[in-house]
Parts: sequence; structure tokens; C-alpha cells
Amino acid sequence: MSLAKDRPTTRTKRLPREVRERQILDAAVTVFSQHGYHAASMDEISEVAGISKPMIYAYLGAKEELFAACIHREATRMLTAVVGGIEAGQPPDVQLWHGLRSFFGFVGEYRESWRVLHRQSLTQGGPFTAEVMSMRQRAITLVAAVLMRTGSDEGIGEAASQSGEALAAALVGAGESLADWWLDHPEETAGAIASRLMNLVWLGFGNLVEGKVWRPPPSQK
Amino acid sequence: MSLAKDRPTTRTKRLPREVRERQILDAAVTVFSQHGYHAASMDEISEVAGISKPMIYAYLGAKEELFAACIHREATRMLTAVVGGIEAGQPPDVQLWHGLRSFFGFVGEYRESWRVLHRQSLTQGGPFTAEVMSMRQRAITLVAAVLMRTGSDEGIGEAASQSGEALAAALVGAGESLADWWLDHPEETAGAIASRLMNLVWLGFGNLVEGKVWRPPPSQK
DNA sequence: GCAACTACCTACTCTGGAGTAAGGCTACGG
DNA sequence: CCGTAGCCTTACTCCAGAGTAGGTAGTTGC
Repeated sequence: MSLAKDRPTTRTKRLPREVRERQILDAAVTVFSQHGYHAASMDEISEVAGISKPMIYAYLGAKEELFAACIHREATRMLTAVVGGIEAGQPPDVQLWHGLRSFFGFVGEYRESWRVLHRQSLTQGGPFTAEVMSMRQRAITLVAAVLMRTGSDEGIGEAASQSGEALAAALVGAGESLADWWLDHPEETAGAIASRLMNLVWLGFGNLVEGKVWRPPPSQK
Repeated sequence: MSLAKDRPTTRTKRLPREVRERQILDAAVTVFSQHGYHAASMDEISEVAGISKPMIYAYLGAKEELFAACIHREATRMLTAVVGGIEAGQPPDVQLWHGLRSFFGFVGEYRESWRVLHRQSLTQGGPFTAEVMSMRQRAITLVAAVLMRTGSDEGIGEAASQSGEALAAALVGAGESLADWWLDHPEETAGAIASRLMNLVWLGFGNLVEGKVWRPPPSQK
């Protein structure tokens, strides 16, 4: 839980704004991830951050803005990690594989970030919904792009090309759900989880039944 | 939106408890689905239900209990619909296909139910989480059972048999996510959506690229 | 007709928690 | 060593909304 690593225990004094903002955001992610947006209180966040409430308002604004800032930071982190894991020159299945690995790696390392992104943020109603929606859309678009590149390279089947975005949505959802499932079954490694999904999505269940298995190419480090 | 069909406009008087409970639950599902658990107010629910607040407390108890009752009713409805759509004698891919059709059919018909089940209920913190978790687990178990029957019938591949539940979780998540996507792209039919997922999950993306398509057997009505 | 019961309402209480007013302390430039 | 700017706190205000007290009006049974 690397977010908590340098959380202040004894109240440190007179730190520069930059540092405080980071501490506040870290605390906010923790608390939001535990209780959800509405049930989280500014008092608790301030306490966890080791600072008084008015500072939060001074630096990050009201509760809604604070939440939006959390979403924004964590989503950017996650997308950066996933995009960074993909190598442009590789064939599409390898790209997808690396993307999945990066994704599950991120979820494993930053559980709180993941919780706040996925579990809390769907609950519509707040204006921050915009922030979440846009991030989700970015993810789907990214996946769709990888899938579609497959299509244009190899002369895609009609069923797939018509529905790239829908399939991407399904895949993203499968990934999210599997990530949640993983939280309750932590004995698996990120690679194993990624591999399961890769097999399902690339070969399909019908092929799995016949014993076919997709494997990453040996070149991978 | 069939839940709203017999909502009272002019305050009707002295109805039997049974009827009122139904009205209250309908109203609660609507309001919870719009605002989420915390943001929904008992005042608004009572207003939508066309009854005063103390009646809600008298009949369905406090807010938490009311929410749990909503989840329970809607989840049961949904699972009943899905299970009812599956015919025991059929081969596994057909069973899966019918299950998916029933699921998306339900989501299309009872959008509010779906919203309250999926979007609102993951936000942990309340004790009602138990209710939701159990329903979700039931769904995953059901799917896993269908998938595993495939395995035992045909001598399953090792990769698939080890991970039935994980694959089921992925499939359920893909379904959920696709259902959400559908809410934003309502021009598709339930059958089309179900078909997309069926193809992805049964054939896999690799096969789709080669132009293969899974089709329901002609026997279907 | 009257007891007992059910359906139902108005009009509160009270608490949690968002957001703020008002000022104190430290550092640093001049 | 004084002013100004930035860091930080205590101690509030205020309101939405959960939950309730206490009472009225039909209805049913005898």
C-alpha cells in the first residue's frame, strides 16, 4: 500500500503547499476508497492527512473538487502505466497482453487507487461523473484502437469491425470485474490473472475447452 | 419503464399494506437508481411513492433495510429471468446464449432495476453489501456451472477447468460492462448485444479476426 | 355504539458533517 | 526589527436529512 508510506504520524509543521497537496490527495484517496464519496467525511480526510480541515478547502477546494482531483490523478496514473506497458512495434496480441499485464500490475500495486476509480466513481449524481466517464472512455478508446489495429493489419472479420467499441467495452468490463474478483482471491499473481483474461478473450471459451492455450511469445522479458 | 406504470398521481387513500409496500419499493428503486444510496433521501422516496415518510418506516424499516429490500427484490427478479431462460437439455453454448439473451432482455426492460443493482450497490460501507455480494456470487456460480458443464461433457482443457470461477467472473463483468455501454448506445437490440458478447467469449477475438462467427442454432424460436 | 385495529398524517427533534470566520505563528525580504 | 505573505488552527454556523412523537380518521367485529 505504497500510498501510505510517508504519511505523517507526528504533525509536521509548515510544509510547502506542494507537499501538503500531495498528502491531502493521498489521504483523500485512502478515505474515499474505504467509504465511498458520500460516506467519506472531510474531517476524516483531514485527520488522515495530518492537517486541519480549512487547509483542504484552501488548497483543493470543496469536497466535489477534491474528489475530482483524486479521480483525475489516479486515472492518469493508471492510463500512463498501461500505455507505457505497450510497445508499438509488436503484433496486436502481444500489445494486448502487455496492456493487460500492466493493468493488473497497477491494480495490484495501487489497490486504493483502483477502488476509488472503479467502485466509488460509478455512482452517478455528482458532477465529477464527467471526470470518470471521460477516463473510462479513454480506456475503451485505447483498447478499441489496439483491437482495431489487428483488424486493419489482417483484414478483419466483419462481425469484429462493426463492433470494435462494444467489444472494447466488454473487455474493459471483464478486466474491471476480474480485478475485483482478484481483490477477493489475492493468492494469484497479476500475471496469472492477466493470462486468464488473455486466453478467454483471444481464444474464446470454445477453444479453451479443446485444450488450446494462448502463450506469450518467448521474447518477453 | 414499467416500474412507473401504476404510480399514484393523486394520493389514493387507505390501501392495504401489501399494495403500499409494493409502491414504496417501486419508488425506492427509482430514486436509488437515480441518485445512489447516500444521495437518495427518504423524503424524496416518500414523495415519489405518494405516501408520508412514517409509513415507510412502519412498513419497510429504516433506510438501510429499505435498500436491502430493493436489492433483494430486483436481484431475485433478475436471476429468475436468467435462470428461466436457460433450457437444461441444451448444449452449453446454447445455454450460455439463452442466458445472455435473458440477461440483456432484463436489463433492457428494467433499466432502473439494473442501475440500482449494478451501479449503486458496489459502493461498499453499508451492511447491505452482504446482500449484493451474495447476489453477485450467485450469478458467478450460475455462470461457472454452465461453463463447467461444458468441461465435464467434453473433457475440458486444463486451463479452463482450473479457473472456472475466474472466467465466470470475467464473463459476468463483461456482461455488466456491456450492459452499461448499452445504456449509452440504445440503438442496438438486446439480441445484438448478447450476440456480440457471445461471439467474443465463445470464439475469442483471434477467431473473430479470421471472420469466424458464432450463430445460434436454427432451432431457436 | 364502542372497542380495537389499521392506515395515515403533520410537525417536529437531533445529529453528522460541509463549509467558514477570524486570527496566530513563522519566515524572510528589506 | 518591522511588514507582509504564506502556513495553519480552533471553534464555530448552518442545513439537509434520518428518524419519531403523537394524533386523526376510517373500518371491522361484536
